[in-house]
Amino acid sequence: MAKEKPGIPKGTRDFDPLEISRREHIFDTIREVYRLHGFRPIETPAMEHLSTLMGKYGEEGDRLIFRILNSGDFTSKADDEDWRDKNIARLSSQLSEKALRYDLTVPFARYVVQHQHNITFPFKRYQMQPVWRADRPQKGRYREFFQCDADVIGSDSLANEAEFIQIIDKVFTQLNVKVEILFNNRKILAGLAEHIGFADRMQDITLAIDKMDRIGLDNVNKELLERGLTMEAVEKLKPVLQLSGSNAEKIDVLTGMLASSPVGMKGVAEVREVLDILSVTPPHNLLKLDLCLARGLDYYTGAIIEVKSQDVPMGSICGGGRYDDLTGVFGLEGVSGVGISFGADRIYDVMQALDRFPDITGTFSQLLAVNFGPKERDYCLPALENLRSVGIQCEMYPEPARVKKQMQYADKNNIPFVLMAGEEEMKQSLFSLKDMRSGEQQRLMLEQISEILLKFIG
RNA sequence: GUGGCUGUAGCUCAGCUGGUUAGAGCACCAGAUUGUGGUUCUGGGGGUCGUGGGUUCAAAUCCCAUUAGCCACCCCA
Repeated sequence: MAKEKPGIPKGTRDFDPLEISRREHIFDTIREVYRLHGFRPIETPAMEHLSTLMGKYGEEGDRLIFRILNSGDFTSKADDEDWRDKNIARLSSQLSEKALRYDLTVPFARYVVQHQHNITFPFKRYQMQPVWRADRPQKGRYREFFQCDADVIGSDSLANEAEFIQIIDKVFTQLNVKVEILFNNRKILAGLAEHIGFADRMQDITLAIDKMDRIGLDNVNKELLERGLTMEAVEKLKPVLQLSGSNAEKIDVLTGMLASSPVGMKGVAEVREVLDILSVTPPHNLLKLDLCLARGLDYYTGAIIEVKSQDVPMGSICGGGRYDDLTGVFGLEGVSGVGISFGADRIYDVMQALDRFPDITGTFSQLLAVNFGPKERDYCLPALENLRSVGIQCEMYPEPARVKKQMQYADKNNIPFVLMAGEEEMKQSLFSLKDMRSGEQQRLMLEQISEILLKFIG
């Protein structure tokens, strides 16, 4: 019988202990900052009702949702005609009622509406869980990846927007990754669409200008024309796309340009206020008003934020924005929310490229006791329990293998200290402690060993 | 969904225009070193060359199909 070849679906990955420790470094940093700002954790199921997710992410999004085939005799529920005609669109909704979540924001909106009576608004929640997209994988794109979201729902205050920018700044500063925080406002984009006489074509306009940094002005203009704008409108938009200078200068230009558009002016005022609030606690990273920033997700209505590495081309490593009525479709009107999402997997790739991960020596085990036999083992085991009681991670090699082999085990597992006790040590009620990094070894009392290890942990 | 590239040992790859028993580095195992790792030296195991078919006296090598992975577009974390 042929052996089955081991493998996992494309776009998914296994993580070894080294990778896990690095990923946890990222998760811990983000979680810590969220908690410092008063956010509370929730979790939601990996799967949602298909209807909860459909239609929330645009046409492209619907296509990328992973559907779960119904269990049991699902074929009998399908319409015979649709089956015969191979009407995939209709059949799929009959064969599948559940889907893997596509992001954490929509499930959160569902959660808020479903649990509204137990929630105190404004509700600040964070959530760090995997999401799935049936995208074709490539560099920095996976089919299963982690998002680390935080949202404030039930508050219109622009202080929230400012706080999120501050959080982003803090997280990347702590991770030692230089970033560019780009922000914009959908209301400004709406105002611009009005300004050039195509208020109803905002979607087309934003999708095109969002590509500015990738395909350049000429191609953006070409695409705008293809999407049905007039030459005159494109010309009118051009100076905005090329607008450079400081955030304040851009705001000045916009104030003049959008004077006749109430929506546009609202957007400009919002941007100004966010910057005002932030001036009290200025970010360390670059904060740039980018009028070409649009973001694809349908539900954003106000501020939009996107973060890119300054050193590694990786696309967006964090994104977010304000959505005024995401809970509306689930039956709770008039509740505005704003939030961000860190893409942990891409942040990992950026940090990997920059070699910014801390050394993992001692992460999983700080001390290995060499096993010389039953008598020596029994001499060491209480000592290990003693070390564990003060928080030192330690282990005994499970069998009396050759010392060489046990030392190799310590070395390969990045265990910084080895404990040895044979006849001599036992006679003196001591232990030999070897520092694997320096190779030095000395006979010590358990208390001294405990001290050295605690000092190592810091 | 569209396009391009690649499948040879556990990993990274070499193998020229088809020609005997398919190689290297790393990793793994053993020994030099029976209370000492990481360095060094010596030896060893491991591949039906992704799969199926075709061309040929002869295929890892050429052709077709299929499958898997990677990269780009679209879109996004």
